[in-house]
Amino acid sequence: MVAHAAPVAGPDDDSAKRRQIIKGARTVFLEQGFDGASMGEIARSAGVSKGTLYVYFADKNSLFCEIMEQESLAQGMSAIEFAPTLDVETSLKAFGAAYIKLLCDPRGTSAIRTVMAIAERMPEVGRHYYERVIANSLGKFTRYLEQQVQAGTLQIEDCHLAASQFTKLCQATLFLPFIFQVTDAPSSERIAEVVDSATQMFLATYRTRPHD
Amino acid sequence: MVAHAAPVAGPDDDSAKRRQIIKGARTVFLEQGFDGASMGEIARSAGVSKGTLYVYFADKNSLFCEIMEQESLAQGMSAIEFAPTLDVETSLKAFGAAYIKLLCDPRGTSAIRTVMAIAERMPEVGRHYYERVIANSLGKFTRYLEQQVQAGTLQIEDCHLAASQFTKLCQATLFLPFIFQVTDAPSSERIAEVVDSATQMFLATYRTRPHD
Amino acid sequence: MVAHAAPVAGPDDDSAKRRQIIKGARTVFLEQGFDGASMGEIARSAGVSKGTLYVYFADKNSLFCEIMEQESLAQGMSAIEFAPTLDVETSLKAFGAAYIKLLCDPRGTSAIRTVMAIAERMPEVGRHYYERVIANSLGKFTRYLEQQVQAGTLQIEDCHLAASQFTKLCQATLFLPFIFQVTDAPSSERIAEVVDSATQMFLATYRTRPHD
Amino acid sequence: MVAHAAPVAGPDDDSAKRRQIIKGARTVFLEQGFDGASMGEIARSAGVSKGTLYVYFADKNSLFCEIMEQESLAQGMSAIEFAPTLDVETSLKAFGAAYIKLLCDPRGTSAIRTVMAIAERMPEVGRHYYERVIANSLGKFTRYLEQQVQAGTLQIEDCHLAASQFTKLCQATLFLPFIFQVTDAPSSERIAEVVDSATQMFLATYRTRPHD
DNA sequence: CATGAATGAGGATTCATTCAT
DNA sequence: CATGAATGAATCCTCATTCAT
Repeated sequence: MVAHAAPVAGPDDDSAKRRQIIKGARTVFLEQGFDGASMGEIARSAGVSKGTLYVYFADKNSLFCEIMEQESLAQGMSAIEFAPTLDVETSLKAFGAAYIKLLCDPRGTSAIRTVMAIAERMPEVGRHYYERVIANSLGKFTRYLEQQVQAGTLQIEDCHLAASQFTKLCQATLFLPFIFQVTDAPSSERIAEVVDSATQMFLATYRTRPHD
Repeated sequence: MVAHAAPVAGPDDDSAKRRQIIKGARTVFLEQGFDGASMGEIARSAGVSKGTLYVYFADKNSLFCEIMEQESLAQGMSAIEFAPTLDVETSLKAFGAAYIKLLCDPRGTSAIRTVMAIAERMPEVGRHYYERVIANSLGKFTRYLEQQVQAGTLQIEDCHLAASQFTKLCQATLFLPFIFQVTDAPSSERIAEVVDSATQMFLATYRTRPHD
Repeated sequence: MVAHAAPVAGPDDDSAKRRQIIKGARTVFLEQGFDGASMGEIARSAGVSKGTLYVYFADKNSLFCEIMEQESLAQGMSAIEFAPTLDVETSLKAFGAAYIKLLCDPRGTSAIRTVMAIAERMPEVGRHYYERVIANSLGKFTRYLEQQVQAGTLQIEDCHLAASQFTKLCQATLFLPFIFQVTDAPSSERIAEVVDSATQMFLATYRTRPHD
Repeated sequence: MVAHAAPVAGPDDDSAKRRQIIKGARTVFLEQGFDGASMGEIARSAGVSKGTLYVYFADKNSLFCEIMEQESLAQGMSAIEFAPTLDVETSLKAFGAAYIKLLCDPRGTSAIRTVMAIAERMPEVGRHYYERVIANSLGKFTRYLEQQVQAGTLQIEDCHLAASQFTKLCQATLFLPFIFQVTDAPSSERIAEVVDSATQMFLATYRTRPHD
């Protein structure tokens, strides 16, 4: 039944057709949301027939989940690294800027919006996304803060809270206007300003005081 | 649209029927999202016939937009008042807690999710919501901060940024897990903790120092 | 909500539209079978839109079951009466002829076929039909035989079996060729011949012998 | 249809592949009916690819017809033999029991239901089945009766009718409840009872009387 | 103005069939 | 010849919208 170590052309997890479908579906889903996207339009966008969609994915839900999974990986979030040799302030600023750049990337934002939208009806999708993307990057940052606490650079009781606070501070005036389509993605300069302010606030609270 | 100069309560902007429809539609839209809500269910929820819906609203979109408009008013956000006589710390804590309570209101998934969901396909709805609800409450808070700056209690360069920072700090670990369905709405205790921490951070940065 | 003792026009159990749909559906279902019939064709045959079908019936299944219910009543089976004053032989012949006429009516036969076809996948439909049509008419005949036994005219141990045997004998060479589309419905003469033979066989076995 | 005078076993009427397909298709068709069976499932059941199905059969209809043709042969009906040396009563009972067993075979809903189901839409299938299976086995039985008439054992005018009557009598209370899914397949004991009764009736009518 | 029956376009999904390999 | 990926027509069903009453 198995043909001479087949050259992988069928509905495998990584065939070209499958990738092609995912690409098309990604476009449509992120543009129109789950309900707004029709399988017909996805098929057209992917350049395959409607039937082919169902050769590779059981149904619309499965296809959507797959996209969102990939999205979470695609999100460079987890790629943000902390150089332990740099001083804290520089590290924070670098992280903050990178973080906001990712968050306000018009490509990724659609995903956030789409996931938020569907989270009520498909809670697993919401949870998955949160855990893979948000909790993951937050965890990395939390561990960095813990190292700094151990090193005596920072004085923090709840590092998870502190990490969360910093990322929130960096969003400040940037994220909501962007996600609600009021403004375009913020410029690097604007990001730098807000992140600087966030860093100051953060350090004003958590930097170890000389004789505290 | 109004026929024969009808003397009775017609499809005016404020007839009882209209309010009744809006109430029913609000429930359904916030519970199910835009696509999940059907005009039939809205009619049932409002206790009117499907046809009547179209007497008062041109189509589903219009009805939805109207709800979202009203949402800005309905949202108690703008109702949050700042008592100028209270000390800053108490005011901040009260505002922060009220703000998070509204944001993480478990009833109807909170309007914010519904709006975010549709913002891609109906950008004006997103914009409107941002401006009416978010910008509005933020503006109020900003003006309060400006008053405090003038009063010498706080030392802030960019009050809009500071206002934004505070609201973000209050969200910290609370909002995202909630909106992504990872946790239930936060308890009052948890809110108090996070808001306390936010207030400390805020004041550590912006409180006027004795000899600064 | 109730309008002045409404003149019954809506999706009631007996509106004209509903009857219209049933009529159209009946035609298509009996002609094409359950799977062969499409809701589109039923709508066309009934002269209504596809959507209207779903105003009156939850789904294809419900519509089909309704038809089959009606079919069982439509079947005059239960209308066959036994005149207790007539002699047994005449009664048997009359009943037998009427029974075969009904069984080999091109209109009713489609129903039998359609029900048999679907009985595997929708056993309730099969059961219902059997009980309403077959068991019902058989029961009536069984009771007639029991009366004759009590009257001393017939000598039967198992009247239900005997009743069944007689109806089967009447079918003899008539029913199967007809239901398998090999021949048209049998003529009255042919029916009379077969029913006569059946009656003779039946009486040869079950008629009370003078000194038995 | 045959390419390049293929030397190997091609789509002949009797290649192993062909038989394999028919076996798989038979299972699925008899289990699910014509419309319920999908070519995909048939391919799976036969252990071949969907494409191969079309190498051996023009389309679903052809495959189905072929199965039904074969069914006539597969059906052991024609295998029922009459031992001329046995006495009539024993022969009738043996034949009757075998006949009912075939008719009420619980495996695969019995072919008869499947054929009846499709007879409206595919009359030739119905006709074929009747002629090959029913008429055939009935013909054999008819000829047996004719032999007995010639031998003086039985006294029958219309042997075809008599044959038909006997098979019908044997069905009595057994067949319809089974085919309409009201009861399971009858037990051997129940079959024996009904067949005994049928035999008695048959002989009461057709056995040669000493001085008639 | 209020109704709700009727509509028909559109959605997700299935499946017989084809065809390049 | 055998395969199974690809197709697209067809299916059931939903729902926003209209309109006669």
